Amino acid sequence: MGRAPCCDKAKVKRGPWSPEEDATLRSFLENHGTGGNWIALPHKAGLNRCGKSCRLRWLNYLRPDIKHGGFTEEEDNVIWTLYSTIGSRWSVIASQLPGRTDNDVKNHWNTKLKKKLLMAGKAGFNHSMTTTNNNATTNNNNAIDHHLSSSARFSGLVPKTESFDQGNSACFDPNPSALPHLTDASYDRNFDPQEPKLEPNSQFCYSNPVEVSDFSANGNASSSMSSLSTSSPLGFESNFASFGGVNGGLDEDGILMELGFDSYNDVHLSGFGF
DNA sequence: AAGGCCGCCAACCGCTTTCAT
DNA sequence: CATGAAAGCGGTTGGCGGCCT
Repeated sequence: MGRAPCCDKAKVKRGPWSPEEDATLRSFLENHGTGGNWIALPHKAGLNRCGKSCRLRWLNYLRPDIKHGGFTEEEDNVIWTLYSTIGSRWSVIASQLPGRTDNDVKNHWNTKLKKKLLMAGKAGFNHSMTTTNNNATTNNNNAIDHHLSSSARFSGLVPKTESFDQGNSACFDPNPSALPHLTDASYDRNFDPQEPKLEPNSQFCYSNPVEVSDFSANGNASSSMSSLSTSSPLGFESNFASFGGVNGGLDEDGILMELGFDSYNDVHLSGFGF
């Protein structure tokens, strides 16, 4: 049995917001705040809307710090890098982009970035990282390949030559020509969306590597060692990298199939170069 | 000019998580 | 600790506008 609806849909207005409704909601929130209860807010504000609808309208459109307009290339790169690492956790990704909402980011990904990825795939970029990645100048390409998290492989993140799999940290240099360097996003369940922000020219590093499952062609975890940490700042909550579909991450039956790859093993990507 | 198609994005839906009692 | 309500979140839908034929 499903839960009761938050409001009587037959009695509340739905669909696009009018300028008058926007003004009413904005005025009420600026003067009174939410009062800690979105459900009761429309009644107090004199709006014939569902509380959830009011909340969404405020968060996604009316909030004064919302940034409207197109995404910059730098923002694209941040989205891409984080998506490839943590999957479709739009609120987390959005928290790293001041003025952007999760809905914005999600829409932008679905309408623009995913297509770029698709185009890149069709342009024939399924080159093995071991042959195309100039930064991975190691003598043991197979080991590097094996140790790279699937998400890192897919994303075009490339191992920083000397630091990868050495000591207790794993650092990735995003494609230097396209991707920004990311700082510790300090994400965990209590992640403060306001702090910290990604900074240019900082690095995206994991520390204290523990076992993170890799994914084989049949989708099973192969339990190979990875240098990604479950306590990674980006929140690998179970011993799985996001690629395997955990928390809505990329999965081989999803976007990879869209790209025309038969199995995950076919995918050794690098250098999207948005 | 008109109809169809497609992309974009605001809004909705419903599930999960968090919090108060 | 259990329960219910509210908030948070991500997937999906539908309408609008622009482009193409």
